[in-house]
Amino acid sequence: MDKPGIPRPTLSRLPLYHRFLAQVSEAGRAVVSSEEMGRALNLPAAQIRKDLSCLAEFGRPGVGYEVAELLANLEEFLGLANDKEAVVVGAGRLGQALASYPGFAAYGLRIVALFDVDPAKIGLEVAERPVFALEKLADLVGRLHIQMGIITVPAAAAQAVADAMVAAGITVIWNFAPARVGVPAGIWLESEDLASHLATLSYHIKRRGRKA
Amino acid sequence: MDKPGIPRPTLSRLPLYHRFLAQVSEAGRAVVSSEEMGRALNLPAAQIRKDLSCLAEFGRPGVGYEVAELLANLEEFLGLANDKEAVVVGAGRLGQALASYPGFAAYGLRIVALFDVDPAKIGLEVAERPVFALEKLADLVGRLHIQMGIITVPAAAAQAVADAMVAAGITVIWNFAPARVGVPAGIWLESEDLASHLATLSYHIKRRGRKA
DNA sequence: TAGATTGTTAATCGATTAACAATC
DNA sequence: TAGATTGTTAATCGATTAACAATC
Repeated sequence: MDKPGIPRPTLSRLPLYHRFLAQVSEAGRAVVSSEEMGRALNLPAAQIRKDLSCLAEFGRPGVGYEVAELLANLEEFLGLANDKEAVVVGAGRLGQALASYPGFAAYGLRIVALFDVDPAKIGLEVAERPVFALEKLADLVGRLHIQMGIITVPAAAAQAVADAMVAAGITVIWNFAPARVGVPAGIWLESEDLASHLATLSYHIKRRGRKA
Repeated sequence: MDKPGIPRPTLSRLPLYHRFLAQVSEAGRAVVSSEEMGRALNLPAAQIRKDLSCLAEFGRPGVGYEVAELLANLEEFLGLANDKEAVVVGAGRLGQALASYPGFAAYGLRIVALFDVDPAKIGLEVAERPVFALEKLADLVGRLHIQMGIITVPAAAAQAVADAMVAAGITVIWNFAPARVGVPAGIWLESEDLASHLATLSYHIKRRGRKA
């Protein structure tokens, strides 16, 4: 269930194309070539053509891609127009920042509630979303058929939260905790893992040597 | 200057090994095998051995890896023990969340100041760090030899901020803005791009079909 | 038509995995 | 020694890139 046919690297580039096309569309352009997209996104034109051919054949040889058509198809393919509802578990600073971020709406994502175990946080409102006790997770997820769970708890609690999400019926998890979490087959997990990225950056700072 | 010899996928896994070894060390274990690490991290043992052999030869055939030694070497290799100083540009919710996150200290990262263009934010304190006017960026970065810049501004401002960071002498940039930014050769850029990950998650929600 | 650009095939590249001799 | 596990070589896999016939 994990191999959908579309290669992961390709899938991860589609949002870039979508974003670029939205800008180009905004600017009133009707047609773009893979060459031009490549220059703007710093990717080889051949890769872009290959990626786009995973969806369908859109382009017209000798002309390029029709912006509106390609944009609409990417939006459809990625499911961006569909309404998606998510809960955030962990109402700390990061959880609050995500719950308050207005940009998610453009992707069809609505965060409907936060959960926490801290009695001081339960009952609060964050950007007009309620903060509930973690025990209420299964009930709310089940009643509202929530599809996505966002984990913003400390590392030590991450696995237990993921397990609770899966048990509640969530099938897509976005994990921000600095911990490796395991999920059963059939559950899609994407981890941000800032700590790992930070370690990578640390390596590159070391390689640069100290400026001075 | 971008190809250091170590493959990017390998580099991105090293922090996982480091984290696992820190846990194992905490638990008092003296030796681990690649097999055991692989089970814990859900990676093939052969891949772990290959990755680790990029650093040096640590393991003892028939025995395994000495936890303390490997941990120390990873820490050294990734430069985690070195002090690193960063500035955050964009003192919104995400910028504040990052500036307040206590976990970065374990990676040697200290955020020394935030910057913003909003007069209402300039002069505030976030987790005991000052918020300065963006114009002051070059001065502070130059005087303190800041190595890392963290971008948490809206997409439209990201490129200008990156340019200002580079001009100020920053060589490693961690970008959280949902925009592709370009940097000159010699500058290391790592982008979180939550929006792209969200688009990927959206695709998988669509594929699951609505639960109901 | 001539010029441009696609979609796709084939060649290249690099990473993952399996297997095993070397070593403790 | 016998059993275990490494480091590395070779085989496999999959993605990127280059080239080009097909098409507008």
